Amino acid sequence: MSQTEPAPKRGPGQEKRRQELVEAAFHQIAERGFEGLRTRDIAARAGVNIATVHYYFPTKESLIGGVVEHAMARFRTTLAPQGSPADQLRNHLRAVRHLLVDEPEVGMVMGELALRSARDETIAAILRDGNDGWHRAIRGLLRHAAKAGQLRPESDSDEVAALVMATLSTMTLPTMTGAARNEQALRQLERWLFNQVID
Amino acid sequence: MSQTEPAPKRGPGQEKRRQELVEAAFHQIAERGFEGLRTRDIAARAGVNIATVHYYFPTKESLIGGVVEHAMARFRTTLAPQGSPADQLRNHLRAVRHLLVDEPEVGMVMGELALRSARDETIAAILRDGNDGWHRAIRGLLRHAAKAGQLRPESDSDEVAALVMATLSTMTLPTMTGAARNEQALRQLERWLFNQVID
Amino acid sequence: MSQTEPAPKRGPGQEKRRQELVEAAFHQIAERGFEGLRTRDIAARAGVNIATVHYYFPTKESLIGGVVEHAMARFRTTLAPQGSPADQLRNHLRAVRHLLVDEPEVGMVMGELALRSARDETIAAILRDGNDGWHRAIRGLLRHAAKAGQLRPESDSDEVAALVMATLSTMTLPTMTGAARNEQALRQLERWLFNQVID
Amino acid sequence: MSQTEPAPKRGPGQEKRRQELVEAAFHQIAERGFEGLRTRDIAARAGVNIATVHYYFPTKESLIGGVVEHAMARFRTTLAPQGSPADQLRNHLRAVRHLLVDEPEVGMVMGELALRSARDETIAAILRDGNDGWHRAIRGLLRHAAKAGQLRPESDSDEVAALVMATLSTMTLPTMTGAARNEQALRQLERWLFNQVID
DNA sequence: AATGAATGAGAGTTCATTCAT
DNA sequence: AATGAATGAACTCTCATTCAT
Repeated sequence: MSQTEPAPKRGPGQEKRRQELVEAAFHQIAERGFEGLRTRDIAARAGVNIATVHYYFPTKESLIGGVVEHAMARFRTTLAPQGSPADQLRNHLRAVRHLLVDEPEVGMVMGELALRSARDETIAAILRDGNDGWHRAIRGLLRHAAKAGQLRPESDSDEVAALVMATLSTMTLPTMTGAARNEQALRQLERWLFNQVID
Repeated sequence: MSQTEPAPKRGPGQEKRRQELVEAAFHQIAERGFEGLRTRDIAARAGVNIATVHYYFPTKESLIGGVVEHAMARFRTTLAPQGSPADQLRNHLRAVRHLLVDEPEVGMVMGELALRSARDETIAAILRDGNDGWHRAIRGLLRHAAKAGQLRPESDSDEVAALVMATLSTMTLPTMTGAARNEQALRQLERWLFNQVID
Repeated sequence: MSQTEPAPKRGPGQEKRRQELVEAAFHQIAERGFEGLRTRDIAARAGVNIATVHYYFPTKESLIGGVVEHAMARFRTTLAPQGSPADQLRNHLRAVRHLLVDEPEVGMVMGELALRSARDETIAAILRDGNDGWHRAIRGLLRHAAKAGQLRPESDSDEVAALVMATLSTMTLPTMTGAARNEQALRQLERWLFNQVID
Repeated sequence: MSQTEPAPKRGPGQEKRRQELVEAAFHQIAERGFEGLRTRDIAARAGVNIATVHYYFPTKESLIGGVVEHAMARFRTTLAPQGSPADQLRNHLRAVRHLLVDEPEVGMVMGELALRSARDETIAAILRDGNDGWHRAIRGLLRHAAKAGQLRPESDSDEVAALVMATLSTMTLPTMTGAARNEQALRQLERWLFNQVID
């Protein structure tokens, strides 16, 4: 993810400046929502003139596209293929919780994207893809773990995976049910999943 | 300008017109989000002039306040004090699911409010209150049901209540994990809650 | 044209303000051309806020549409149905010359419109209509005058009418051939037409 | 960056590239008018970077200056000193018509320049010079032709020349009176000039 | 000789809000 | 109680121009 290979060099300009702008937009969305997203603020945050924003991204919408990719990428880091299936699942839950605690902005932005996807088919398609992949991954882990005797086998893995996703997703909106309660929900989920508290 | 009827309750204006405006705003938020909320559209939807909106609500923000109340009220209908504690809980889950299926706008608006609460302490306070009450209600039902032998007693009712809230909350954002998967999550939640003893 | 009948009240606002804006735009076009036409300048000239311009005309283009109508209307005044055909023709030439001398802005704007019509089919259609009507009118006068023995009969009235239009049109662009020479051209045209100098 | 050839004439840059840019600008003006003239489009049309345009022409205005020269030069080709005065005149009319039919862009640009000259004294001076020379040339031909008995002698050659210029000028704006009618006007002009004795 | 990156100034348009009626 | 007219401020986006390389 951060090697020495030359940047893809898509569009005009250097990839570095592009990335700075995407991150500036990302943070603005986290702080003010799409509702309060202003190109001038993004430019100011990135320390460039507003015209520079349009030099790299012809429209505000195309910049938002960059933010979507960025947010999805942050999330993908939470699924690491190390250890037994049950460990992978445990680690995934932990990784998501840590991600959302360490970088609450990721959660805010994901929430904004989820809301916006109802009006923006481009975002909707990307989220659908991401969620489908996520669901497959969790379900796969559940099945393997059950087969290996690490989990109770009677679970319908499709539905259990859905519940896992639901619980984790709620964490992205800290104020949805209250930040503290999100932790409790996750703990109870783990208890039911593994019949013990993790961490 | 020259009527003889006594003015209605709250300040100027009739309650009916106020309610119409709140509902128009409510639907606009559901359709376009706060991002796309325009007083002109609200006025048009309510069939009045823009200035009329400001006659009843001095600012856009105050109108949003009315929408918050409206949305919360829609939600409170899902907790009915009939039947045994376990039945009440079951009915609550069902009622929330039906509400969100019948009136998806309630879910959309709740999602928008949850997101906005991160930047708006007024909304945050209202949501906190609502969620605290909701949590107490569910926890109370869980405890009573456990005491009455209708549920497994070993559960930490605080955390189970949190998981119930998390699962239901996710349903408000259909595209968060996918509409179909929300149903599955709820089914799995019910299975773990009501059906079997774990371990 | 300026009676006491109520204004047509098309679109928002009163016709008076609309007309003021059209005239402000008209003068700006005459002075700076379409090249230098700025909504802010139009607003300033009309003594209103720039948002007021958009209150009456949703887009700059729609305001330009109003200017086209206005300019065409100014021109139509030069054809008056009084006197013999030859007199009408003579008067028409005189009226056009006077109009372009008294209000050189009409000429400038017509020139701008002619140029713009190459890229704007809406304007092109209006100019085509106007020119067709103009041609028919002049040709009719020529024919009637010839029939009444007031003009040499051998002329191809279609082509003579075209030459009359060409000569008058050039006058709208004072700098096309030079203002003074436009007067000379018109005098020569009259000489050939009527075999004598008019005025 | 490291060539050994001596730098070409005018200041920096080669004349060839300058000419390419002028022609690109010329065509852009013909297609979009001054209203739609963008340095970026000129650069793209010439296949160079925007900054290169400014390397050869410090400002947009200076590039326009080049276009004026170019357009005038195209026009001067229509006066050829071959044949009798009457033939030269006939040929001139024909040449102008052919030029405007074959390269309608010349007409469009001349129209744009004529309009712009009202606001740009530099252009105005150049057009005045050109028109004065044109007028002298035509008047000279008329006088010589009359003296040689090839044309009716009684004409005021100043005014006839002005009418010739007016008629030809109108042809540059095809939509001024309608392309077809421009041809008719020219035909009638020729008829009056060459064919018959009036009175 | 030529360019990619960057920008200041300004373009048309939008919007919540005000006010006289 | 309700509105048409009007506006200040701010929005996204554009453009001629500059400059280091």
